[in-house]
Amino acid sequence: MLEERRLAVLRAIVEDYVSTHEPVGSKALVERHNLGVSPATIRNDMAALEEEGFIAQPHTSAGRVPTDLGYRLFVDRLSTVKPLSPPERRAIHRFLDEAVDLDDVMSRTVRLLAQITRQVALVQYPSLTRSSIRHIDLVALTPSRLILIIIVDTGRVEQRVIEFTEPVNEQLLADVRARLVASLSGQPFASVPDAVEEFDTAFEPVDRPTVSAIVTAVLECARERTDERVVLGGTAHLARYGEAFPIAIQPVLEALEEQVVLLRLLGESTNPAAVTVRIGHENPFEGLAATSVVTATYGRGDQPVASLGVVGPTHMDYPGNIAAVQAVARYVSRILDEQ
Amino acid sequence: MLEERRLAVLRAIVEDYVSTHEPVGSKALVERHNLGVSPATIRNDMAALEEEGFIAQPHTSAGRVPTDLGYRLFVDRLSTVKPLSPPERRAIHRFLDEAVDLDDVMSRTVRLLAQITRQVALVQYPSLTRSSIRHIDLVALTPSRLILIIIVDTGRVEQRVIEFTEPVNEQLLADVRARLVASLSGQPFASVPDAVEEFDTAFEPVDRPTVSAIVTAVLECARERTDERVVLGGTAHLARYGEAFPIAIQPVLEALEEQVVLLRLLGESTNPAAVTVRIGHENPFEGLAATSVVTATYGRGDQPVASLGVVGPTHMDYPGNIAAVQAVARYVSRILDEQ
DNA sequence: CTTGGCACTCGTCACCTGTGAGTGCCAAGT
DNA sequence: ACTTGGCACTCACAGGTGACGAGTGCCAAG
Repeated sequence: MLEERRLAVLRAIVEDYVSTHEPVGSKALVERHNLGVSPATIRNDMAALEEEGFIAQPHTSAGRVPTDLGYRLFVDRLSTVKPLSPPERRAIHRFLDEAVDLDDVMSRTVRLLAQITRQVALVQYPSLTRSSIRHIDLVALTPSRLILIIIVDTGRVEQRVIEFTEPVNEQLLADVRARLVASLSGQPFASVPDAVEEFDTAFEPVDRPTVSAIVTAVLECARERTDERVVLGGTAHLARYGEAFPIAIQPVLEALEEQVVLLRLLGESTNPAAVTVRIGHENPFEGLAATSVVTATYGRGDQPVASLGVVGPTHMDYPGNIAAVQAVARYVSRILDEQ
Repeated sequence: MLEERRLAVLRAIVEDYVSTHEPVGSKALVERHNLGVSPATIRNDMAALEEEGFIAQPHTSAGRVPTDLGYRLFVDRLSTVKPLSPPERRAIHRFLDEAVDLDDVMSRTVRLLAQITRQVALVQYPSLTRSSIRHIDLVALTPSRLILIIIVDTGRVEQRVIEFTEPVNEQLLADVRARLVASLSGQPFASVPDAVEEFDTAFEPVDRPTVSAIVTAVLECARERTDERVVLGGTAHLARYGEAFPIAIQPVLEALEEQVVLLRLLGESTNPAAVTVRIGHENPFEGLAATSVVTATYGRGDQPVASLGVVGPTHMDYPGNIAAVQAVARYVSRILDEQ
């Protein structure tokens, strides 16, 4: 009973603060939400909540503001799902269905997510580690310069240039190509190292240096590039907070320019299906201490292949953003399934 | 003589304003640059310059600030080239030489340019219209789902998924592939439409719908995607201007999110080799009215293939940025030449 | 054409003050 | 045992004032 009202107060504080961006006081709280008690009572509850670390006051005698811990409690126990409106769902449908290829899906997704959440959106390309090779190709750009192309079942295409000091024999090239296709098509990326082991023993000793250079390139593709690509959109939303809101945007923009940061943010969505929310200081980066990150995985069938999500100020609309991220992740999964 | 001093005054104003970001007054001007005259004289010159529209005062009794027109004059006639320091040149070298493929060159270039100019950097992928096809490939993802891959002489790889309602005959696929390679390899992109005209007449009537679907995809690649890709970096520098400098960053970020805008900014570098500077309102976009854009083309040999540049506040260091953009464009050209 | 002098403008800053939102605490009420 | 009204207290903020000073335009003399 007592405990319950306190939680209601916390919820009310979070909701008010999110919508007004101003510290919320006891009186205003009673007026706006019809809690059936007086401001004085609320004040007692607030004191208790502050004691426990869920809210704080920016300065003596201002209203209260939720702390990271407060948002955490709100997200975990107090927020109710806020389903998307039918028009929003339809917009998602319509917009994503028009995509013609994977690049298009990714760029449409990021724009869509940024638009409906009005936050910065992140979308990771399907991870190679969780994919299989569909086809592999080797093309000569010049006699001594090859380009290696790997097509993955998600539709992603990887490429890498391989340079030689001497021209490469065309017949050899065709041979290597054929053997690569034979031994790698359909293989999951994870088993590439095993599949190409001893690969060069099938060739004449003179050709082995060339062959192993190619194999090395394949391995590097499989190793280095694994999750490399993330697309970003909606950064303009960061500047929306008129002049110096709790959020300084420069460190955020800096953090978002680092692929490593983006990958880490997206990579830690542990449980598939569920949405992961990282609030304020829970983020592993200094520059993102005033932001929250909402992510979800998408995939083919039950297999998660990558993540997407949004980044915004800690005082974001969690229910709305969670719903949006989840919905978009589901639609993207569906599109991948169709392929 | 008279005219000459006025220009010197304008140059001094631009230089001071760029370095301090504060309106510059007659007294300070005389102190910092050793013009051999008194403040009063300078004031007369300033009045004249203001009359002609090269400078303006933010409010009565504050110093003067250059107008867009003033910067224009400065760039066209008053600025001296500021060559990069040898360490900077070496850094460019070292950094770009490590690139392994085109994607890598592009992303390294944008990071490099952003870092040395401390501005937002833009780099356009080699334009397809100005390139030739090196190789073309057609791979079945599933029996009814093909992926078309076009490799361009600059190392750029384009892809597009083609979907059929019915499975496609493998033999036919191989046939189409061979003919595409035969008729398109080495062709400049511009001549693709001619080269594929009547392409389907060589096939059995039953196969023609399939064949023309593929041809359509090739054409679409050639048409739509022509210049599509631009990479962007260093947006964090926009936020560097501590709180509300003449520049509101939201419209700028919004503009920079539009591919159309980026392409237009980069696409209008008319004369190759030279650097193009667009100042403030000279930009064709509302949101960029407080920014200047410095661009240059890069290419293979004498053939320009695309552009790169930086975007920053109008009070940028023009000589420095021009030198940097030009140097980077040259190095990128050189790298493309080597390939 | 240049220069020193001078009156004038006006933004900035420091300081002050009143106001009001918001708090914590306490004693009385249920 | 919780709730409530009352009350004193704190403190950010807005508005007003005045000193200051940077900078200007104009003018008469050099």
